[in-house]
Amino acid sequence: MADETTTTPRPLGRPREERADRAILRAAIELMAAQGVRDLRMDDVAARARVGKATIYRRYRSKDELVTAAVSALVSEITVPDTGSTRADLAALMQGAVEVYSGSVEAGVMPSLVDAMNRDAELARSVREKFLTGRRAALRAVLERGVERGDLRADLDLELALDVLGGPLFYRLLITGGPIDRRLADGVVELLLRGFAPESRNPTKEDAP
Amino acid sequence: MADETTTTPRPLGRPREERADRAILRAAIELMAAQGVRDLRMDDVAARARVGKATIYRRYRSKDELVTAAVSALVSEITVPDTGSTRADLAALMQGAVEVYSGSVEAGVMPSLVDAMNRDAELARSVREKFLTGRRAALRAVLERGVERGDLRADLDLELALDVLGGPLFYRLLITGGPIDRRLADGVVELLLRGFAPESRNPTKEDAP
DNA sequence: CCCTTACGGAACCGACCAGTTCTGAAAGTC
DNA sequence: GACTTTCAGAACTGGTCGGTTCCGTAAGGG
Repeated sequence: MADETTTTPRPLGRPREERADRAILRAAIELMAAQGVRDLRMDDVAARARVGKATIYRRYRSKDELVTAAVSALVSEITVPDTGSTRADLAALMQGAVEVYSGSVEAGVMPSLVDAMNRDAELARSVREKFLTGRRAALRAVLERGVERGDLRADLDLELALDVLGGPLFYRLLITGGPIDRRLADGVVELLLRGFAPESRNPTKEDAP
Repeated sequence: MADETTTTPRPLGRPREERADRAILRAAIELMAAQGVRDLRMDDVAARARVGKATIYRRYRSKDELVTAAVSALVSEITVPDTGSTRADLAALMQGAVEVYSGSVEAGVMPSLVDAMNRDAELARSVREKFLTGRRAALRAVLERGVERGDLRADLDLELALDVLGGPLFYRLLITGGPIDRRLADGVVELLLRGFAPESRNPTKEDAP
């Protein structure tokens, strides 16, 4: 502990300005949201961050590396809600997602990210980790608790349930252009609760062969 | 009518080879599916179609025009099924969608199309028209018939229902990479039928405040 | 004060690619 | 056979952009 070189590998010369660190990432994200990942130009990032291009390349070896770093900087902490009501917990998570993807940054980046993910498996992994894993884990926890509580049927397809919750939102964001609002969030939750409700007492199997 | 120049504006010189027409569109689509819309190179299209670049530019003024034409050539006729069962009709349409988007061409093109749509409103309109409108209209018809039949509640949110049917498929295709198979199609249909079933007789409103 | 590294800015290079133009030949009409 | 338009192929042009390098300067440690 007396020797700080073990914790800090002894930087030499002028230290890097962390102001530049932040400005670069911020500029990259904003430009990505505005013009897409592919049309992101390093010259533009440098100009908007008020930074020389060399300053960027001292931190990131390539444009791809910058893009990955900028995406990774878009972390949002997600906690599992626990209101006692499965409906309220699901609604809270879904409304959080609606807020994120009706905002400008994530909504703007996502379409071009979809394309970029398709030819960069590493980026795809990273994006899924940053944007999906947290919320899906939280939703999964809430769903499992709902099953234990008897609000949901025990044999529900968890993956399907997660995709039904998230799918319509991304569908509207990426394809149809439909509204991403509370009505969507609440409607999907309501549908899921009804559709995956436990067998009441009357199976109503009049549709069988 | 005696003058055929009204119907045919009298072509002069060597007529265009329609073999080239087809080869160009086919090559463009295949390359778009393989490398994405943005990485489509005109030289590659010409090479694969065994055609000179001038032959392409004689037909399409720009790369964008070629892309739009190639996408438009991906038409698939969709008819409204009528088996007498709402479940079977929905399942038929969904399985059709699964077949299309688990195939290679449409699945390969879609991710880069999402990106391209985002900055070319005209292309977006065209893509929605070609890929979405038909199937959504068919689904809407089946859903409305289901309401009339009493299989679905009368006050269901049609747009939401359509997005719940289509959303999970595109979500898996574009984001999660999850399987696009019959299980998905059937699961979504089943969920929708249960979730939008008419109020039976016992509203079970124990969740109200 | 000297060393090293970082800074913003600008100039530069090299690759890539859409789009154009030129070839010599082919395929139609009159 | 004169004329026109097409063909496949190749060469060329011009703009864009990732990445590198060099500048004069600033900011830290010894």
